[in-house]
Parts: sequence; structure tokens; C-alpha cells
Amino acid sequence: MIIVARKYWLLKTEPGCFSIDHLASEPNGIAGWDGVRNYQARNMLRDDIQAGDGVLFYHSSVQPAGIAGICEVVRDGYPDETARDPEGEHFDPRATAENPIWYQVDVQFKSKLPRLLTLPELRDVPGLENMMLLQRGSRLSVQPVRPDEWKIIQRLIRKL
DNA sequence: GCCAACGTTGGC
DNA sequence: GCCAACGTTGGC
Repeated sequence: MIIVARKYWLLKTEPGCFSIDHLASEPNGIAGWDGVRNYQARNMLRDDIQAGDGVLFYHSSVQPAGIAGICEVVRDGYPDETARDPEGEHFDPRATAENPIWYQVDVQFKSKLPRLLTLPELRDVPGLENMMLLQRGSRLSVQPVRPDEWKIIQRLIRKL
């Protein structure tokens, strides 16, 4: 018997580089989440994130930063080919076909929030105190989100 | 632009 | 394997 436990994640991106609008305008709203060059994040992309998982799409390095939309993982981790493109900005000369080093998933657009659910707002929400995003010095670009945190955030979104 | 936090690199 | 130096992230 296969038990599929749906999991939840937060994926960070700088909207100047790739925003929720970019994702929405892709064919079928599907894009590869590539270019991640951090081992902790890589491990989650490769091993933990699965098709069907829910994703909070987070805009970082903007004022204010915040959750911009919701998307869903539609493909499990697979080698990130941008690591092997010498012309690309995510090139890593160590990556080979046998040892790709870096991994990505594919995500599909679900919804764009009517407005950003901002970081300062999230900090004030009871129940989110332990959310990884809100911890000091937290800068992982791929973060697990607990089911209760996901639920609270879905409720906030409905009231936006 | 500043700077705290954290990751990576490389000499030893 | 330690750790100092350096690079990057990202909120402010």
C-alpha cells in the first residue's frame, strides 16, 4: 500500500529574476525550479519534494518581501541542466551527466494572491512563531512548511 | 548601502 | 578536521 503524505514547502525567488507572474505566463503555468546552488536546498529538491506537494511562492529581496502566490510541485527532483551550460549564469564546471550535483523540480502555477502577504504581517500571526522563514538568519531558498503553518496561511489568504 | 547570519573554501 | 578568510543572502 502506498501512502502519499502531501508535504508543503516555501520556495524563495527574487521577483526581478523570476516572479509569480513569470510562472503564471509559462505554458500550462509550469516552470523548472532551477539554479539552486545550496547543498541543503539541493538535498530537499533531490530527495524530499514530490509531485503533489504544495508550495508557497515567496518574493525575497523586495520591499516588502512576502508570499506572492501558490503553486504545486508537478515533477520530482531531477538533474538541473543549467549547471552544465557554460553560457548560463548557473554554470558549475564540476557537474557532469554522471554526477549532476544540482537538482531541480518543476512547479505549476495555482494562484496569485490579491496582494503580497508580507513578512511583517506573517511575524504577527499567532501559530507561525516557529516558521523557518521567520527565524533569525534564515536564508534557505527551499524550506519545509509544517501542515499547521500551511493551514494558517491558507486561512490568511482567504481573508486577503 | 549596511550588516548579521550563514555557507564555502583552502591552508595548515 | 580546524578555523580564518571570504562570499552570499536578504531584511532593513
